Amino acid sequence: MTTIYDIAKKTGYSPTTVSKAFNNYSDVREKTRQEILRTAQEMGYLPNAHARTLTTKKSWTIGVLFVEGTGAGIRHPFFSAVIESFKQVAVAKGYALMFISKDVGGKQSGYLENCRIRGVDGVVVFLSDYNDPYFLELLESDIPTVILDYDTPQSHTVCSDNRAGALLAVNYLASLGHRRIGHISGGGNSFPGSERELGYIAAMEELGLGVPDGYIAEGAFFSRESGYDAMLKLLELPECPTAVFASGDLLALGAVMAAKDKGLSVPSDISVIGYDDIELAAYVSPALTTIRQDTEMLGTRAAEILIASIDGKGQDKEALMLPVEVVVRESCAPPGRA
Amino acid sequence: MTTIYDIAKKTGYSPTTVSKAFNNYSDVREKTRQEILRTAQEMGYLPNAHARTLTTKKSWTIGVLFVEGTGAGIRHPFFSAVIESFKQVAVAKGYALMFISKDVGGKQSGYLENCRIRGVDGVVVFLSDYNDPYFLELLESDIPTVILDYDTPQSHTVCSDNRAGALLAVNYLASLGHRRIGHISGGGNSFPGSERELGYIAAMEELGLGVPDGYIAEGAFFSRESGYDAMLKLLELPECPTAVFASGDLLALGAVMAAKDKGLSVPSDISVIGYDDIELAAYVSPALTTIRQDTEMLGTRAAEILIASIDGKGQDKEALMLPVEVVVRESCAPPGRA
DNA sequence: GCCCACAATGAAAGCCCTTTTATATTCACT
DNA sequence: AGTGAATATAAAAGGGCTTTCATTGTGGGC
Repeated sequence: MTTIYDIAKKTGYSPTTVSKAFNNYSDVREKTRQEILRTAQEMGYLPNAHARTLTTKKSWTIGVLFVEGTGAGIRHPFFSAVIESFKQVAVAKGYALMFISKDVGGKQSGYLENCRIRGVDGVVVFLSDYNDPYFLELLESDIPTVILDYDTPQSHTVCSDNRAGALLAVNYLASLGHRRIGHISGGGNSFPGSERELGYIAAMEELGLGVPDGYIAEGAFFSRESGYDAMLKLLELPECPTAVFASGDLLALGAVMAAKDKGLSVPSDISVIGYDDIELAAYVSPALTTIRQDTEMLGTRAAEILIASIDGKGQDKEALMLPVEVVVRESCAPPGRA
Repeated sequence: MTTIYDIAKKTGYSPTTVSKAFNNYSDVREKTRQEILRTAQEMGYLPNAHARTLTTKKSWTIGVLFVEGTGAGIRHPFFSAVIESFKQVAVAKGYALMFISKDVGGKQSGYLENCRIRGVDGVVVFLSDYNDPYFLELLESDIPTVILDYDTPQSHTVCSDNRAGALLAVNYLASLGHRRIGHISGGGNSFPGSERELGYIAAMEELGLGVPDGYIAEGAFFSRESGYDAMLKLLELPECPTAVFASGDLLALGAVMAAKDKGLSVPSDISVIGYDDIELAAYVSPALTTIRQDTEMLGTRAAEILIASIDGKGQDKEALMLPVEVVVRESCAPPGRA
């Protein structure tokens, strides 16, 4: 392994000058720099990131904190898409991505501890449970963070506009002529889930439709199974909806299945709109009309915000909200003549 | 930031003893160790991974090399599932995962260079193009690697048994009564793709069916579009197949679509079997019969092999091949009476 | 000819930790 | 009391890099 000392010895300059040559200090002569750089090249020199980090206190590493309650882990489609675009920006700016876990060296310890030990410069957070005490510990710390799909003044946040998305969905259904619009919520305490539910309620009020009893059916964990069950409940209502806005695509898929099993056809008997535009959505039959989030932009902007924060620019916590759009496919139609 | 020196000062012991206390050296008295550990706790001491790495030359970091030709990046469903189980094993053994890219500090440099600079202990590799000169450079190096879905004596490898999978697929179709079985290949130069094709040919020979002219249709990049086109070609054959084994699920989905567009029904007119069992497979209609790889085992075993290699255990390159299974759903049936 | 500013280089200390080697202490046993 | 092990602790030398501060040399201005 070649070090700056080896280069110093070979060129006759001091280690100091070699180091400065690499770091573009203005006080090393251009001719000297060239000579050092050439020698380094010849000797196959590569800097040692750990040594550099030790002195500079900057690791050029961003931690990725991702935990999904259901245990699906990294497979979550939304996460994958966002982190990929995040990565591209980060890499372009010189950062590497490292997964942060609760354990380090095989023993439980917590995210913050792990971040400190590894010396990450910042963390991008993706959680389903934002009440996790280990996460809160990180949030309280001075480590720069950007959180996706959540809202808190304690950190930079990036999320898509869930309320607006719900509004869009309901208004789209209304524009097709629906008046009896039900909602399948994501269940529990997820931030996007409750925002979408709030958006649904607001939209219904705005349209003067109100929210009839039982029109909000709870689905758990955004799963297909719970969507199925929720739809069944909606269909049992005396005045059952002619259209349903599901808080997630998997929920919607479950709902479509339930409708089919009840002998109803989608969309001619009942319309279903989902949320997220997962890859599946385009392939199922009927292809799912849904709300699309701009996952690429989400990742890109999150990276930019986090890196700016690491660089110490902008003291205020930024709360970015990105617009969403309706993707019209086949699962919605005007209400039947029933 | 507390260091071992701070602890040394507070307890009155030397930094040496403090370090030894943490590293379970046998030559520090139990009582002393306890005192040091307690003080460390009180002072909120956390070790500095970079300093440790600098002296020990071990970073407890595993590089993740993942590039997909199509630009889908991390979204590839197969990758996500495998890496998640890989990560669990790695974390349990004390390693963190870090993405390796060609660029470092914003400038192009190559994977090997990046690995050296970051000092990763080993690398898990996932590529679509194994001819990438930057990858080859890494392969030639002395850094321990484990490669997924590929076969080379230069590295440990883990893949599922693609030939056996193809055999399984063809035999399953044959068991339903099919004799005219076509194949849609993955196209080009992917390792799993050509293995599956070889497996298909072997299976057909073994069954005494041979491979009629035009029965292998090339689909590019395992994409749905190319599967569609390939199916069209198969259907134009004078003696067209009654069943098709597609080298990937997306190809199969495209094939099903093409059949439908040609007025054929799947599976009553023509059967289609896919490969991979992507999440989609269960949701489309008809639900896709396919070959499933044990992605969890793939990741787990890859991690175990890589870590053993890092630990210097076992000199020989291991080439692990995992069994696959048929997942029967709805897209295959006995041939029609035609 | 002298002083000053400036350009170019280097010495040395420091970042935090591990490990080898040396020293000090204890104890068992003659 | 004296020797030889153990046992317990510490000193010191790295590991590779950055950065502050000092040093040397050069030319311009008076």
